Amino acid sequence: MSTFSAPKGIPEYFPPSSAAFSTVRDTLLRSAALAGYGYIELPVFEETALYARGVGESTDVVSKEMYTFQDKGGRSVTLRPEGTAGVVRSVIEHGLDRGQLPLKLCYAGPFFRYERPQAGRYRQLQQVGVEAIGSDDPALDAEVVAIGDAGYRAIGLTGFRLEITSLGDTNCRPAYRELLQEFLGRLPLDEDTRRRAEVNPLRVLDDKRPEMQALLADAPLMVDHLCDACREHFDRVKGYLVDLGVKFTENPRMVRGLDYYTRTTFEFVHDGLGAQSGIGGGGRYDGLMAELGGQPLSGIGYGLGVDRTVLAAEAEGLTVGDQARCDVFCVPLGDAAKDRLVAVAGALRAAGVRVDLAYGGKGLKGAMKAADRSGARYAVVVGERDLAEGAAQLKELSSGDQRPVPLVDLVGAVHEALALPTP
RNA sequence: GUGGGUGUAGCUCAGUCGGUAGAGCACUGGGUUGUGGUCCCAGGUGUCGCGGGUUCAAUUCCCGUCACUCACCCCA
Repeated sequence: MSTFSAPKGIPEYFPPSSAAFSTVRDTLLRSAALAGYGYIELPVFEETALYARGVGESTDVVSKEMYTFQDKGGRSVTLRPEGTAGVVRSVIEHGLDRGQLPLKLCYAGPFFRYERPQAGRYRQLQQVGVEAIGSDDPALDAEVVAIGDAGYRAIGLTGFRLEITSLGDTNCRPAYRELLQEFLGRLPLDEDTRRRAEVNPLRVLDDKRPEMQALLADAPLMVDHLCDACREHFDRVKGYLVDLGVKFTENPRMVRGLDYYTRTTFEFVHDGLGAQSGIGGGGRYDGLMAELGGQPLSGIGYGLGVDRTVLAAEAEGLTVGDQARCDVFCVPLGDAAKDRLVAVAGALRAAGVRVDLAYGGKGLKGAMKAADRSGARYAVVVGERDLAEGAAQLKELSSGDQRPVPLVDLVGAVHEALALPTP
């Protein structure tokens, strides 16, 4: 006999822990909405060439981590490994960049990378992202960073840090890249690292091995070789971050795995997670619109990992999301009471109250236990005796206080007891 | 792709120096003919990951395999 299991490396969220997941996602989205980012919902797969061109052939994401397959029409399609390329494609396709700029968009959903799973690394990962397209104003860079930071803080996280740097642009990065390659060429590198030095020399800089870090101590850094325009841009971004009260540290060796990044790049790092410590990251991509066939507009965005943010909240001991399934739990004693409470539950829900009821003819003890486990603040108990009097017993579960309420007034009484806004 | 660790009840795990297995949690009922969260009592489940080998006998020892997991790599 065989049973089914979820595909390898894919996390699933179900009650009660799913409350933390959805609350984290919604809170991160809310932070973006507060800055005027409009919601965009996009396909979870695109034609493969979009990622090859947009993200970069040389990246690990494209070269070995994509879920790529042929559809029945013989087209090569790929489950989205990240969000920016798809957003930019949609912006170009639908001419969203013809109106007021910057165009500000946010999204949430699953992304897919074929990697070996481990703590905090999944094959289906959930991100909340934003993209702001059509302005290279450094204040916009600061805004994007700040709403990411604000999103984490709204969840209650405090144990993370923000690292930023500038990767330069097409004006200054090629010269720096040569300088770095020249430097790396003089080092005794192993074969893998030497290959990386040729394909993407910047990535050699954040090698974790201590002996490599020692070798790289005197390596030239991009931030020391920025052109005047990039230098000024970076300085102004940092100035705005100070104005916004966002704390950050500079990490001149930070590297991003996607080729499109230019100038400002940043990462949110949490130390409570094990090896996969990045909970979110992003940056500028000033060449991407043109690369994908659109106007030569600049852009900046981020992707925040919902799964890892949930893990970070757990690591900090935070309780995120409403742990209660409902506000009121109905306990009927006998068939007549049950018939009445089924209707009462419907009326309460119509008034915006979350209600559950003891189904299946549970005994009183069992029904009260179910009420307790549901997390409800109140139980509504109705038996034959109450029915005869036209009353229900409204019991506050935390205190045990119970009082009779006329059945006809129950919706109003519950509404008042829960202090809900009047409809 | 490369290493290490672990597979026993729905969950978290104990255990058997080889004689087919247990505790807590959870669930259901009762103690309380109409009151939960504490307490007490009762109830049920396991192809001991899978396949092969050694043995009178394997969940235990050996080999293989698969799965999960952590780390490298890379990233959210």
